[in-house]
Amino acid sequence: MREPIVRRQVFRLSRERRVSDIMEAATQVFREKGYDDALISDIAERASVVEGSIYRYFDNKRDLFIKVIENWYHGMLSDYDRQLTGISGTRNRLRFMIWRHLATVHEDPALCRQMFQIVRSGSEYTDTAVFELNRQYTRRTLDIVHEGIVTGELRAGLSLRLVRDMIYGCVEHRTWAYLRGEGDFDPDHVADQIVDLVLGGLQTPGDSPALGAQAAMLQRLESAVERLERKAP
Amino acid sequence: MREPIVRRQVFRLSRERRVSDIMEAATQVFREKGYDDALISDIAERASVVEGSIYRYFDNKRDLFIKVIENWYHGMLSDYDRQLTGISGTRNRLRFMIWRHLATVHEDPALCRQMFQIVRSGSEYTDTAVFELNRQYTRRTLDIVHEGIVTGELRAGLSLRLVRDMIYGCVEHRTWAYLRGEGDFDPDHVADQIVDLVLGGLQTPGDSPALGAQAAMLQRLESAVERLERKAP
Amino acid sequence: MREPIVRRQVFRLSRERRVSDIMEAATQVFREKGYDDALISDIAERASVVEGSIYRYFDNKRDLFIKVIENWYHGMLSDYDRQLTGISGTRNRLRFMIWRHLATVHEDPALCRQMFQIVRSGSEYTDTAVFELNRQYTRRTLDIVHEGIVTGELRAGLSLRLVRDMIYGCVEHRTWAYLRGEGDFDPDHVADQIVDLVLGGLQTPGDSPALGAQAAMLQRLESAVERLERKAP
Amino acid sequence: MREPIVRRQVFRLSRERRVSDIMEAATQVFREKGYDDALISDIAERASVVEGSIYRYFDNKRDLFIKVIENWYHGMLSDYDRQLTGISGTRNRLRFMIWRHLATVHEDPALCRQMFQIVRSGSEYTDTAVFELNRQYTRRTLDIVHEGIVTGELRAGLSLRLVRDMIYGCVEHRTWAYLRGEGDFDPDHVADQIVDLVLGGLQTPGDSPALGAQAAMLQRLESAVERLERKAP
DNA sequence: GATGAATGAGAATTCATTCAT
DNA sequence: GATGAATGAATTCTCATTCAT
Repeated sequence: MREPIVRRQVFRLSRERRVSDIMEAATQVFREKGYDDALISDIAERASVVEGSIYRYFDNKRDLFIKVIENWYHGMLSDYDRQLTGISGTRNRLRFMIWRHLATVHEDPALCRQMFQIVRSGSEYTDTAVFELNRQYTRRTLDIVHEGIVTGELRAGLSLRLVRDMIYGCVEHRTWAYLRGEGDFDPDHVADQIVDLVLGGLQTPGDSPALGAQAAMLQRLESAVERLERKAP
Repeated sequence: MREPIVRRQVFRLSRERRVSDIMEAATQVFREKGYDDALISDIAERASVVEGSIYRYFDNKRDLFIKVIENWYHGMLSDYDRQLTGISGTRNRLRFMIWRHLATVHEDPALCRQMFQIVRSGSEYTDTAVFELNRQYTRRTLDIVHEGIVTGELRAGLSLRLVRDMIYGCVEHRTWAYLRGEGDFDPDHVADQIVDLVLGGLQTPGDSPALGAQAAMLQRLESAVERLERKAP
Repeated sequence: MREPIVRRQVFRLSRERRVSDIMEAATQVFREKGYDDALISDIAERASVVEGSIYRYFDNKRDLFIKVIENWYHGMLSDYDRQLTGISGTRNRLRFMIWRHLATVHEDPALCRQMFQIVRSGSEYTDTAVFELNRQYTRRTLDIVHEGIVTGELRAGLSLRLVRDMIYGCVEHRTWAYLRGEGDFDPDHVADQIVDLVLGGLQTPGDSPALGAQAAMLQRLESAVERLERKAP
Repeated sequence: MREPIVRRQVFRLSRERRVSDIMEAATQVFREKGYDDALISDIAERASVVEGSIYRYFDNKRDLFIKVIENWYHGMLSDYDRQLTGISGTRNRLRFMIWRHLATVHEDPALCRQMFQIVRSGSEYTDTAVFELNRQYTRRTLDIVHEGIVTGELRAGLSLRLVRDMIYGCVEHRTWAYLRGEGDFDPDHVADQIVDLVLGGLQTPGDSPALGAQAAMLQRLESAVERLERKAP
């Protein structure tokens, strides 16, 4: 049987207040240490509770982490919707999405990094909760591209998923150095670059490869076909 | 009770052989379990050595992991250079790089996944070693883009780094589901899509659709011929 | 996250009602989980009170458990006395005791099992309270055997305690499989077997009950059959 | 990465020696404290190893416990077979079995007690290992009874299982007080009593077998009538 | 009288790394 | 050079009980 012990001064707070205190402390610690190196004891101390109290409100460390991430997502998502309504034009709207994502990374790189790691790790638990939020998060981008195609501003025949992967993948890779704590970047500038690249593509604009290039290509094709014919049975 | 490890017959193998046995075992275990869950004891058992022996050849677990990754990269890099020499044309060469990357992911998703996680995690030690290899790995892509710009096939004023980030980021995102063990993808098909998107961009092409369409057709033809040649006996 | 317990409507119930609610909830939980795995919070929830309230009525978890067991015993004991008065003859009375015990086990194996464990564990506190009840519970059996010896139906020179231990020990062992949730048994059949064995012993019968006893038995049978005939439709 | 720390003096022993040291220490601690209150740290200290070393040889606390019990059983079983060969006659052999069991309890009551608790608790793990040993342990008794029936010394028509349950149940109940640390008992005396009771039964021995059969019939009749009366409306 | 937030000591388990043999 | 026994620090999670509100 557990013996009663002298206790430290007990401060009673409302459930809501305690939960938010713990979440805030946890956010900090996870941000600074990452999931594995974050200690419950550390979080407890910052939240001014004993470790056991955390378990009154959260099932376990993982649960707490997921809640922190969810909370963070919710903040972002509401922000998106609010701001997006004031922007029109496919290019503008797309740029906003990219810029917002870049700005988020810029504002809280440490937490973003943890998030990318976790969402990628894909443990079953994550799938359900955070995954769905991530889907919601990127859905807006898909919608904008879709509308762009409908209005004729964007060309048809594109895989929407691929466009999304390209945009978010590009942002993620472009910001890895910063996420790792090296260097800096300017969300505005990078957003412009990405929009330009993703809309315009790599190829020399106008119409087509230069006519000269086309001719060279034709010649190559001709000789290749010859080679193939010789090889064919 | 934990089984006593039957005292092995002591084989004296050459240092090279021992190292490669351990590396092979380690590759398997890291692939299956990931870095954290991989046990030195497990690796030792599969390599038919005792734990202590591993420390004769490798400084520590991390060092062993780095070596494994390096080894894997070297295999890929040499493959690249060998094959790339036989391919001409910016589009073709770019497509090959993308296709090769996709194919690598397709062939060994588990190891790729560990790799992405680690490269992202960015502990300083890892950074230096694996990072440099990664740089080499992607350098070829940068070179191709650069040449394309020089020949005028690709438009100038692009950030080469950003192009690279877009390509690799896109591949990585596009294949996450597969890396997580869900679904499948066709490297050939996805490579076509990515090349198309990254070269052509999202926007509806500028002026003459007809010429653009012709050019696109030519490019597709060229790619097809290239593939035929590679597959031909 | 752990669900916040919705603030209950505060009902003011009589002390008796509260206590019996808690006892009932506790009985269920102890039955299902066993002492150690039973949670005060679980009991509180089922009783629709908060944990603290339980401590207003019970000193601690152990005390609550003891009360539950006592309560259960009391129910059984009163039942015994009521029914035993209608039964005459050493064999019949003995058989009833055994049958009743078997039937109790059959009816509520889970609680019986906890009980056996606890009575056996013998922490001092438990000893006093539950032990005394157990003594009362088995005393009736001792009395019957004693009477049997007095009337000459049972042979003298027996250790009454040993007879009791044999009967209850036999029942307990015979029913362990069932208590563990494996298989089933028929109280009627097993009671017959046990009575037969404990009365007749293992040895090939030299002889038989005294003739006087047989005569008495015949008389009882005759009157019983008369009674039955009167009751028959 | 784990930092190397100054170590205490390391004594290297053979696997066998270490295992037996740990087992011995564990046996003591489990005996004194019982399973739950036994601490791994305590066992480690007595075995002069650090806690971690125990986990090199045993999967977990439960595994260690099971091994301790198994080891103990093995000692008893070999003893049985050795001694039983020198004893003839059903009564003598049966008495030996009972006496041996009583003596075992008498010699190491604390460990016996833990054992009874565990075998009764019937967690799946236990079932397989300890259960089988228990079966072997009691099998000898069943065999003796069976032989007695074959030779005509014991009456037929008995449930062997029930006989076994009666014997072991009786011993267990008879010795509970001692197991709990209260009082004492004399294995010789109690063995005599139990053999007498279980062989001779409670009933006063009669004379003529024919009459005995009649009496048994009468008793069964009486029981049947009793039941009818209870069930009658 | 009821509530339920807060307590806090504890204990099992893991495994990379070392180094006596 | 190989072996594998031994190390030991570090961390999560539990839950009966208390007591401020």
